[in-house]
Amino acid sequence: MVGGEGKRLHYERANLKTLARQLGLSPSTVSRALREHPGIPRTTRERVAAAAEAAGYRPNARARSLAIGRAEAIGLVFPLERLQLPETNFVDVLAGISTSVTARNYGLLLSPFADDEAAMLRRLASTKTVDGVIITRPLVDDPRIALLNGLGLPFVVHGRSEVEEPYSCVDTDNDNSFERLTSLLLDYGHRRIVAVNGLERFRYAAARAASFGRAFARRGLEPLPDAVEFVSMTEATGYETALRRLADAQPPTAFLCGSVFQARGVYRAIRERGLRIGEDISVVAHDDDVRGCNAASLSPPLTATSTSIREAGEELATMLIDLIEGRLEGPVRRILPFDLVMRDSVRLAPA
Amino acid sequence: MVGGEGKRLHYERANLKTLARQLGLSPSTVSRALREHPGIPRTTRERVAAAAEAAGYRPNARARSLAIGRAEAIGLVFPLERLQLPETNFVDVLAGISTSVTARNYGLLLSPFADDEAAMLRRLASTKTVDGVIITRPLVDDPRIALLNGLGLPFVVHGRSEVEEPYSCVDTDNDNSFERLTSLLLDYGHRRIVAVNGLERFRYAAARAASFGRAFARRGLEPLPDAVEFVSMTEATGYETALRRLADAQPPTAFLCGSVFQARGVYRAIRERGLRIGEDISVVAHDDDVRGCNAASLSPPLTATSTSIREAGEELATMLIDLIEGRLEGPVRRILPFDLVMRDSVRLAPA
DNA sequence: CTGAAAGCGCTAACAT
DNA sequence: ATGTTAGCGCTTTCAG
Repeated sequence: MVGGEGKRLHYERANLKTLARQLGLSPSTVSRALREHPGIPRTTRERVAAAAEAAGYRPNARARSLAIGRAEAIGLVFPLERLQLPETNFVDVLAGISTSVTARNYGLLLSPFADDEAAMLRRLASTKTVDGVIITRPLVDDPRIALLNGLGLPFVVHGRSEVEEPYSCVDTDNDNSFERLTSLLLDYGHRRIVAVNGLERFRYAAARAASFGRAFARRGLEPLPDAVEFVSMTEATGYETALRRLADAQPPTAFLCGSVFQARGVYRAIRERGLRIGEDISVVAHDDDVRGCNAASLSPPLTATSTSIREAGEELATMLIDLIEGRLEGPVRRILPFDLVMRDSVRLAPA
Repeated sequence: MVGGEGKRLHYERANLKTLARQLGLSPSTVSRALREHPGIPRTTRERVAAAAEAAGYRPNARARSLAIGRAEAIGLVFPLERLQLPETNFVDVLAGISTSVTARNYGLLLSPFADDEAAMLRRLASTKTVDGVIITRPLVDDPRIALLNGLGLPFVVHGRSEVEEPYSCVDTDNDNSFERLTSLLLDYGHRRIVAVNGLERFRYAAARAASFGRAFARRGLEPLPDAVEFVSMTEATGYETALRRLADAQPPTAFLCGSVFQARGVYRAIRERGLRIGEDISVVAHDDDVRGCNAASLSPPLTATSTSIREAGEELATMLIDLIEGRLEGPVRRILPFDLVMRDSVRLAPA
């Protein structure tokens, strides 16, 4: 089972010392040649490169990390459940992060936690397994930011928080997108609008609720007293919420949804009540362009503000690595713009 | 922005040397106490533990790795696209792997590759960033297995291959599940059965095609000459395939699908042709119990063999870590059993 | 039971 | 242009 002629044996592992010996050079020269340091003549550099190639040599990452004081890896910290939910934009963010990390030749350490996120962050900081971390879904008042600043572990937040602490982040332009969507519905004459929003403790949901109110206020209008529903980002809650609100004495003429997941549920509820989307009830949403669940694929196609959550992921990793390598001076924040794409789910409000 | 009274400064980073100095002990004693080596009295062990706790000390993982020669991390190697596809069981496998890795206190390095998987494997082996890797979707004749054996990098395969090389793996019992499903349809009198299978180059699809034929052969029956369709695992191909086959001169009376994704498409095609699932055309499938897409959630509920792909993920990581730590002697293979769950998508064939 | 010392494989400051 | 040396922070013989 083991052995046999096909087996290549490694009598001498390719490391810097052996490689240097083969070349009749010192380890440091070889190291410098490989890293293309200035002051190494082309000839030796090429000779070294060829030998390394032939030997299949790559510097041992653990030794290199220890020597340079960096791991050349970043961590993504998240609750394990996010990988288990069918409806989440997490995987799309992850895809974006992966892309950038690969392009920059860094490692990506997945760091899921069962319940104690702070413990995970402390652990990553003290073990120095990674040079920095990405954290997600910030709360209005998020304690992780102060913690990470205190730990001295570089980090980037996907989203924003209202804390005083400095931090770098990448976020969608939530504030303006909800205001824009609300304005659109107001332009179309809608007044009884229900906003199916995310959970209030998350900053993005709080910001969206504020923008929603602002759009009304700008025109001297008042939203319904219970216009904003703070619920989770799923089809099921979109459905339940819409069904409940459609039974109101004065049912809404339009829904504004925080995600396409919710919008799907809202669509289903409207249909089930025998109403037509667009014709009878207008629907708009913010669209993260999640794989397999975007506004264009609904029927009728859903009018929505859209951003690519994948790009947010790419940007997060790029920013963090730039911060780590000192190419960027923190804190820096990047707010990704959105497009408002008109489709068929909005009509003028009934007179 | 920097500075201010809230800022905790680390005048002396907590490392083994400083911790030892504080305790009036040598680094080696502290190290041993922390690792609970025998021959350290309880009293000092507790004293050390308390001091470490207070200082928030954790051994630097890079230094420890270098010293012990292991990274205490594993890698998951996969094509980047798998994170971008809306229909994939990959995320569920990942969730399972994450669970085990976290439980075992290992790190999980995500190692997506753009096109050259062999290069990625070589790189992981030579840089020694991880102690072992998980590879997925093995081909009938998969070159990665010989490569990894040659590189001496421990690995576990999700699935099997037909190569002679030794390797450890975790797999669903594909062979028997397809045979069981085929037998079920034959019991119900179906003879014109179309198998909507995966792509032929993957071993699981080849094995399933063989099992399908075996079920017929066992009864002295012959499948349709073009009974097996080797197509990708998506709703769209399930739909196209079924639509095409339903237009045959002698259309099938039953479909056997490789995944619930495909089954969904088959359902849609049958409906579109004005036929009833179950009543007019029977459908069965293998169900990996992917988040948001399982057999029970279709309507009518789909009769299927089922296994938890998440459990496969857990098993993969556990096995790899056991192999790395020498708790397990490779090669070892674990074939996960399945349940055949009868639901409403199968009826007796028309006489 | 504890300490001193060597070494994991690399990089970088300091020679020359 | 290259070599020598020290050191990253830990574990682990080997001594005592």
